[in-house]
Amino acid sequence: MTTPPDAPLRDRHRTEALIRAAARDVLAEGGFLGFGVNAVARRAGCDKQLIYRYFGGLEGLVDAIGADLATWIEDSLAAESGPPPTSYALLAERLILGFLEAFRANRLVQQIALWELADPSPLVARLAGARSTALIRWMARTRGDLSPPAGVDAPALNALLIAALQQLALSGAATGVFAGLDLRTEADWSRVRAAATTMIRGAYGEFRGVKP
Amino acid sequence: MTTPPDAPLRDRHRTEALIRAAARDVLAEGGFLGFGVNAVARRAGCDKQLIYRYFGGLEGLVDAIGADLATWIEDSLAAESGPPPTSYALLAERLILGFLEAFRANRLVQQIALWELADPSPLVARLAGARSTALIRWMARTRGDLSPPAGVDAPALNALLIAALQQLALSGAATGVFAGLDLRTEADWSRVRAAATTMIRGAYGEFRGVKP
DNA sequence: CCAATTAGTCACCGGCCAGTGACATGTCAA
DNA sequence: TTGACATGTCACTGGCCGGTGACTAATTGG
Repeated sequence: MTTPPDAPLRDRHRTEALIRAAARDVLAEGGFLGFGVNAVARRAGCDKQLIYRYFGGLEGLVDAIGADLATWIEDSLAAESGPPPTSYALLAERLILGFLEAFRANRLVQQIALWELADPSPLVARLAGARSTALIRWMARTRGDLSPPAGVDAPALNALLIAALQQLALSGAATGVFAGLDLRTEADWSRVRAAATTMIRGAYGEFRGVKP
Repeated sequence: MTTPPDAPLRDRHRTEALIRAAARDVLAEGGFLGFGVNAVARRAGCDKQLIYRYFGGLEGLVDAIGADLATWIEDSLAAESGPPPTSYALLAERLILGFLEAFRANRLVQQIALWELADPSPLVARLAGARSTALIRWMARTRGDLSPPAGVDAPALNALLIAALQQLALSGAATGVFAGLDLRTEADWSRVRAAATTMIRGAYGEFRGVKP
């Protein structure tokens, strides 16, 4: 035999890709706790020195994840189709429920959001920025020339709904429970979707003024 | 002089109280990252050995915080008064906006919620349980004999709103920004409150069915 | 064939952490 | 007074971390 099965690769491109993939996996599976040079190197099966040589340390590695993230999200959400919505309420409904599914399915993005909440350092701020812009670009792409009804604060309403679903997804992944809902069951997720739909239609279906 | 100003107390009750207060402060100010035996002992100005002797280590200390937390929240929210609400919509409005103010003002509870999200270990699960039951008890206390309109899933709607406000409070404290909202300004918080009010009235003001 | 460069590994440093055993000192009762 | 106990402090271990210098080994260009 000429090459033992676990011989070093001696291929910088492949090794860099291995390290990036390992970093993504460690972060997605173990969270930002437990994310570090040692853990990534162990996962990638190489020496941590390579992380310093090829990425300049944790900082560069995190930036590399951020760079990958944009394309990753684009690909993951590309297959969004169907008949174009005919009203702003339907558009918001599709976007917000689509966000829920995408966010629930992507453990890595969840961990980045969590990291951002728990440790708002400039390092993770850039990573979170990549996540944010990727999602915003995706939402903007599905938008036609529909505009929200006059008199309602659509950005605030949408932010509220996105915040709610993000929080529920994070709680569901962490403890499975939030305010009496059992987010380990798909039944309660259906209740969540129905409640979100109720609110979207209630807010955008017609004008509802708020009297102080 | 007979007693130097920083002499040891030799008073177990006071020392325990000092340690508990230090633990609360460290957790509230520094987050669960940086929370540990060494940090608490430094903050309390005593040796960490006392934490092991009096509380049995981090676990017992966390339990002590949880025990304090219930009474702390009860006191902090006791002064909730005003005319009794005349409809479920108004009741929900008061409870949910009251939750927002209470949660925004209490850094310790925020950090516990965050800890629960990022590190769902059995230890912090008990602490989070104390937080959860305290808040639920508070919400139940303000309730009269009002019941939600028929045909709406009030628990899901309320959970959605609480989740939204909790997420916004956490994001506001961490980065100050969420989905285009600048949560460092009270102006945008007013928009958030208005949006929540819009949704509450839209959902509870009259029946709105969700057609599949 | 040989030297320079590149890919990869190893051993080590200092720092912070949780946890523990031994010690000093104050208090109180017999 | 003296001995037992409670209070508090110190010094240490072992482990994991991020980070770095020195090393080996394969490839490549001349």
